[in-house]
Amino acid sequence: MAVEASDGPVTFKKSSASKSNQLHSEMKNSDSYDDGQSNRKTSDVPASNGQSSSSLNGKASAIESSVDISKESNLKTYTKSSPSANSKFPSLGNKNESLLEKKIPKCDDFEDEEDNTPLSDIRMKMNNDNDKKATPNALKKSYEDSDDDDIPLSARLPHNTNLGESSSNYDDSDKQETASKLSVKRPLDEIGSLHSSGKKPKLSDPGSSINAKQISVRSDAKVEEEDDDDIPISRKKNKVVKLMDKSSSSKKLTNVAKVNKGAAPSFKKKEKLKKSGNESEHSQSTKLQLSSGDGQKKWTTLVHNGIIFPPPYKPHGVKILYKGKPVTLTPEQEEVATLFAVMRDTEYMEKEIFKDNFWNDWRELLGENHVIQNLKDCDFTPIYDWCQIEKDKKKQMSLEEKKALREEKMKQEEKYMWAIVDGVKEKVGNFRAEPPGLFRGRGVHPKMGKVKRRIRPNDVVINIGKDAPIPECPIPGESWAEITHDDTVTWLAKWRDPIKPNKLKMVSLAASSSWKGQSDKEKYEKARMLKSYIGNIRAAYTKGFTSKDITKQQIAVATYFIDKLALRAGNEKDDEEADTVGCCTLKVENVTAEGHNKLKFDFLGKDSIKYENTVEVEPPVYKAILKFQKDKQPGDDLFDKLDTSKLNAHLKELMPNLTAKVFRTFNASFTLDDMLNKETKDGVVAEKTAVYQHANKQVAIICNHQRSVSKNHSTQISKLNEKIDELQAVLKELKIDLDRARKEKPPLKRSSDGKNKRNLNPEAIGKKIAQISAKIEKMQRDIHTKEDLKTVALGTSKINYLDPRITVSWCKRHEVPIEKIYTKTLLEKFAWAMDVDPDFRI
DNA sequence: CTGGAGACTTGGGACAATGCTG
DNA sequence: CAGCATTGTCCCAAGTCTCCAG
Repeated sequence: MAVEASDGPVTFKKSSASKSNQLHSEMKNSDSYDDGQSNRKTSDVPASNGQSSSSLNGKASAIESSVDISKESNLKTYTKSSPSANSKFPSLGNKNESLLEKKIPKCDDFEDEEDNTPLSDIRMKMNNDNDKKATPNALKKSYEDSDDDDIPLSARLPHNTNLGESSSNYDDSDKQETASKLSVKRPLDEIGSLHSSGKKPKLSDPGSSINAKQISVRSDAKVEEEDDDDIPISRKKNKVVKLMDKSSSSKKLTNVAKVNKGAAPSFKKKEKLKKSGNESEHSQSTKLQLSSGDGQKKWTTLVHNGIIFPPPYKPHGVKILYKGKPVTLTPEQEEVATLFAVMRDTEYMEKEIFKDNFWNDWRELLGENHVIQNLKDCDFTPIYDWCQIEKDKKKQMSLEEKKALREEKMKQEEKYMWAIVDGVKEKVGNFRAEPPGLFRGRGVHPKMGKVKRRIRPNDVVINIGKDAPIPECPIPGESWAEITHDDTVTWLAKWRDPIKPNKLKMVSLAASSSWKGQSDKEKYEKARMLKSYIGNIRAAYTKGFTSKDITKQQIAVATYFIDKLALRAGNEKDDEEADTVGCCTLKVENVTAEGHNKLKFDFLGKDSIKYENTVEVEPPVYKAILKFQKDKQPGDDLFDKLDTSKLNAHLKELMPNLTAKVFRTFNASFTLDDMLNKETKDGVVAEKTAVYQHANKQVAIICNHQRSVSKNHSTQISKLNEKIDELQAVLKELKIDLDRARKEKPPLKRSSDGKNKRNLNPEAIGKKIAQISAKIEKMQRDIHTKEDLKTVALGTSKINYLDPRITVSWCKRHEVPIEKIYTKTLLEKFAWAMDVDPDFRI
């Protein structure tokens, strides 16, 4: 059911020459684009993090105020920052700067442009399962540059899955209606409070008496030297808050948090700040720098406690049977046997490679002359049963016991959970060494079943500040492999993966940390930047489709696929891994020409997830593919002149720092932004979140984020259906009662049990009917979405691809509490995005 | 220019916590 | 208020991309 390709996706109106300037202004426009809403800005939207602008004192406040100053004087900040912006990244620095100017011209801008946009270009082509509702009126293109350029092609070309899409035309009407709404304050505020109060309890960190000292020293220094310029604000903010927590001001902070939670009095202040200063977001993104550039210093002081190891193996003494006879094993042998035993009812047991690999490794442990000579004659049932019993025991434990156990664990781990980076306490991501296990690769993995041996301190390299105390090795008598003080990297510890010795496992900070937040933000800024380059990029590759130079031609087609289908780059892989492909590694047989310019893609991508999609492509692309396939055998590379480094090198010529993966981010975030703005209607929160979910789903489909259907999916569906039937019967009866009640007759006896019902008045019955109808409707919706989403995983895109600022600003505009969209951890992860301006657009 | 090492992001599924309902 | 479904987190595998030596 491939959909016809949106006609000439690449109709470029603008000469590609004048490029970047233009692009910039376009981008600016897009920022403020939200017609007629500018006044909104003045009114509301607190600086989100209840933290940032609230009570301040002491040193912390000094830092904070420097932040605020930059907020207030946008212009100053901008001029200051743009020249200093990383030269590799020319436009990012000032991208937002003209917010003030921009506002005005923009309307005309796009009105002009819309005229010369061919409708055919605008048309969004996705056939839709069920919601064709999008209103196709005002065929107005809402984006600054009316060329289709900004529409990710993938948005126009759906997968041929049953999950269609909606909306036909670019339609401004939604925007207008949204414009009338004022943004919400409450939810954001809650976040703020959530944060400040959330972190507080943990501060009593044990393992850092030294640390405390360092922190305060550091914070003093900060106040004086910190020149705002080399530290992203997002990060600074964190600092402020956290430092405050530590200091005496923490009490005050908590109070504020509390207040915030209630009504929202603390807003007053923020609003004022906003008014005079305006858009903290902008000053913030002005600061953006590419700190990820390597070889660069990432920290000055780094303190942490290393990592924790799983407890040593406790032998259980249960014997396996070999040819029916019990065999005694050494603890080491038994441990591995147990790892195998517990896999009994997984599908791995049917895989020969798995068993072979396991046997090879286990046999080595058993030794040449062991009684056990093959796996076939081994019966692991006794161990399996023993494990089941242990599991049950655990389950049976009382609540208190479980709690005690958990607390015990917490106590042991607490000190590993935190690191102090440049005086700021940050959560550590994975501070636990991976326990031994059997390697479970995905897909057909040549190494599945191999024994992943235990990691010991001796495998682990610790990276830590020069002046920081070296973490004590948690296993007595052993020691770390090495201590380094490398301030150009962000990992705290690393070791070699025993399964793939040339792969490293690294311990770094959690997703909520400022390091991660910072690079996350950079990632999205890059995607935004692509928005203004995409027109030229598309023009360039369209030209390349017919290039005589075969390498150039392949680059063009590959880029087209990456843009249009959001394919991954596709690095080379060796034979020791599952056989999967990405764009550059597509094999001849992965793409089939089906006539009428339709190409069928069928391959295993990352994690051996199947990608199946049939799309209509540009005729020259179709021809090119036929040409690339000519004289090749299945198994040969489709793009034989290409690899990811060549591709990325080429992309970098088109836009600074552009790489293949940016297209996925761009596609995803753009689609979200676009759909949210087109489809959000007035209504209750649940309806709006459904719109969000729908957009989220489209993105997941574009990115091919799948999940396996839960095993009881069908049971659950039929259960719901049953319930609906029941309710419908009740409804029917109620309607009869209503009729009778109106005629002042008593209700009939209840059909189910024949008992009398209460004699209710018509209003009451009417109310009941409404209630039940609503319930039925809800259940029907539930069934629908469940069915709809049974194979689609929404989480991945939410976590990795959707610019949280789009989400947050949408929530603000539509009074949707952010908690409806983000879980607690995601709120933490996206803390850097919470004070975005409600007008933010990608 | 190439291949491998290293650093960091993205991915699905297992499992634990939480929520809901009879 | 137990028992189960749902949701949220953790785990660790599998990608991308950069850098550097030869």
